[in-house]
Amino acid sequence: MREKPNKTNKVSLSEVAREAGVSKMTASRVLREEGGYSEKTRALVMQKVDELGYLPNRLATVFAGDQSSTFVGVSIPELGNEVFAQVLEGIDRQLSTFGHQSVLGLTQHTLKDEEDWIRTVLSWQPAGLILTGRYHSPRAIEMLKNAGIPIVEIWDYNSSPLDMSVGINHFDSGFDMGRYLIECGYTRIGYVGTSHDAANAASSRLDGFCKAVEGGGGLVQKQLCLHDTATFYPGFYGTEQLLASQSGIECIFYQNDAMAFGGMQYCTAKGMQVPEDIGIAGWGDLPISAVLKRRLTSMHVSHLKLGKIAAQMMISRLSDEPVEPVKDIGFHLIPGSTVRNL
Amino acid sequence: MREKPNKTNKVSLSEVAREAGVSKMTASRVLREEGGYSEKTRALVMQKVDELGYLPNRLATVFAGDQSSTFVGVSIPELGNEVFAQVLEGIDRQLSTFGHQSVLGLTQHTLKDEEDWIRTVLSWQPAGLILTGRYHSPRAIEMLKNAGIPIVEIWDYNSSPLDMSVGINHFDSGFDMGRYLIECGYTRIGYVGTSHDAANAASSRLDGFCKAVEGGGGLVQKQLCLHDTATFYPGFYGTEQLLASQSGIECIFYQNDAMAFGGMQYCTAKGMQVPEDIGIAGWGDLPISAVLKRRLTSMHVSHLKLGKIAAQMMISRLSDEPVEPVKDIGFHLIPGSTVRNL
DNA sequence: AAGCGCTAAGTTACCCGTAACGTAGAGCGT
DNA sequence: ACGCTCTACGTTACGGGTAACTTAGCGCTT
Repeated sequence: MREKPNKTNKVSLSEVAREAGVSKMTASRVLREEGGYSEKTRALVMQKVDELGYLPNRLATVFAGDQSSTFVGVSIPELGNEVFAQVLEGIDRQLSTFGHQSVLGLTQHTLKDEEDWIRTVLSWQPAGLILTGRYHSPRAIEMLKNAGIPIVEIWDYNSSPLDMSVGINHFDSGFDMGRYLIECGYTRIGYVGTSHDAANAASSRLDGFCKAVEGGGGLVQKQLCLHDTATFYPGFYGTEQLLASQSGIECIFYQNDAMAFGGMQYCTAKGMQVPEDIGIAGWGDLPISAVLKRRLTSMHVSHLKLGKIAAQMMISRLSDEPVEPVKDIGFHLIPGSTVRNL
Repeated sequence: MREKPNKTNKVSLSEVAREAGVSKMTASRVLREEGGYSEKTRALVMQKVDELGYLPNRLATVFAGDQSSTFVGVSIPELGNEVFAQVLEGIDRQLSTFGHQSVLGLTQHTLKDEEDWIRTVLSWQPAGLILTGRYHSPRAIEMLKNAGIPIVEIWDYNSSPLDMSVGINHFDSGFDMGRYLIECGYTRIGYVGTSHDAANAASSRLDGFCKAVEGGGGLVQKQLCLHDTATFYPGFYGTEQLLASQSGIECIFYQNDAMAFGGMQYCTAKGMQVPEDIGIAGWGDLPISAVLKRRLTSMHVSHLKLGKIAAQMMISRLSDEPVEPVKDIGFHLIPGSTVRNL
């Protein structure tokens, strides 16, 4: 089925028109059901379309009309993290319902990757962009402003977005978790996470967490696994390192649930009881966490909903409907049973 | 930052050329570093590019050159299933390394959705397509053949693909699991899955599974959760329904690990011991399964690798390098400890 | 001084649709 | 029979780049 790569072998509208014995314009009108043609002509054109297997070239359409495309660029840090996979699913389901397509960019939490991706995706004249995170490089911001297309920043709640934003306040969610652990009576508390840009939602959570814990008379010992992904195994080894370097840790808060699971496995493998000997708290409330006999103490966010709302904001803006530009979808604490209950 | 939507406010190459006092063609040559211009001219053009914030319009390039774009359409059934999220991550990482972008299509396991998505994405002149599954609607196949672009079918091993294919033999993987359970001494075996198209990898697994079990003197009782996703809760309720309608079930094989976790939770909640009272087997070997005290009996597939190889095949074909068109990446059984060990 | 080759440009045509405008012929009223 | 309106088309220009071709000007040879 491979054809010569040099010249297009695609069937064009002109060919359809020629075969049908009409002008390009008439064929175009028929295909767009614009009216201004007889039933006989319509049937003839459609017959040739079928016979030749004509597929419209949307590139040319966009090009002709000075329109933008139906693409929406979507940047997501990673998909190994279930949370972001769900956000993307929510976005794409909603976008595709309205005839848009997601152009994916995995930006790995780095502003440089994001900038490069933005440059590339903008060159395809997307209808809009959905970006994870509120921080962007200066050049990226410049390009985004010049692009003149709708932009939704998701994940971090952002009261002064470039254009629109939907997310949660990560600082607050960290703060609430910190306060909860203090209320549970913990004071010597560990944190295990990965080390990325400071311009990162997880960093905000940690900041909020530390503020609450230290404000409550506690102490946070941090263990950051450098250059690693926020998954199960780093949680395991990060916990090992934390407990080896620090004694007296009563409870550990993890960057996310996957890491918390890893940490919990380390603790139980070492004969520690959760929560009797050590408390474990995650973030994100993965659906799978309900499997465990003990429900993981965590923070719940509706990831799918987050994605859907982001896409809906995009679609509304593209349809020139009024849009509330900033939305906080909130979170709630799952007490679980992996921390000691007062 | 919203601008008038009617006329493009984008900076075009002509504007850059005019500002720089050269022709479009010269500016084009400078930007493509094609040579044939003086250093003075180059510097002048680049300065204006910077000043005006010019971003090339790749749509026009593709259009002009009868080339295909750098887009690669990627159809994935769903992202809620971690397995597919990982496949997509593998694909996109590899594609983006070589300057390509993924255009996502969530086709929800239905051929109709896939067909519609193929039609749309082909109209954007993609460089190639990566499709999950070996079954496509007749019209989809027709379009794919006419498109004249590289196509990689993934997930199902497929010895006579449309173009290229990488995956595993799902029938065999089901068969191996069936034989293993028979070897473990089970004969009254349940299956819990969802009901989709028969044209589905999970169906092949079930077929292979039944063949092995029935060939080994066992009996398979199926419980298909209609119109539901293959996740945790359907696994839970499917198990409830199966055990209510059938007695004497000794072991249950699930469509995937997530459903198996749901089933296991149901069983333990009802006071059954795993594997003493009932055996549980999943498929896919989710990383998270290592969290459980008992490793889930499952079937391991390297999802990330699958995606990477698919993308690599695409890239090689696009670079006119020779490509082995069919690849089986295999699987291996994780005995685990959720089935009775002989 | 004519001829040649080279560099650094410019010019033209084209890709595939669509907007805007032009027109032939039918139908109709007077 | 004339003008008018309306339908059903056709014609032209255009969008942002690029391939292919052309050209101006310079240095060098003979």
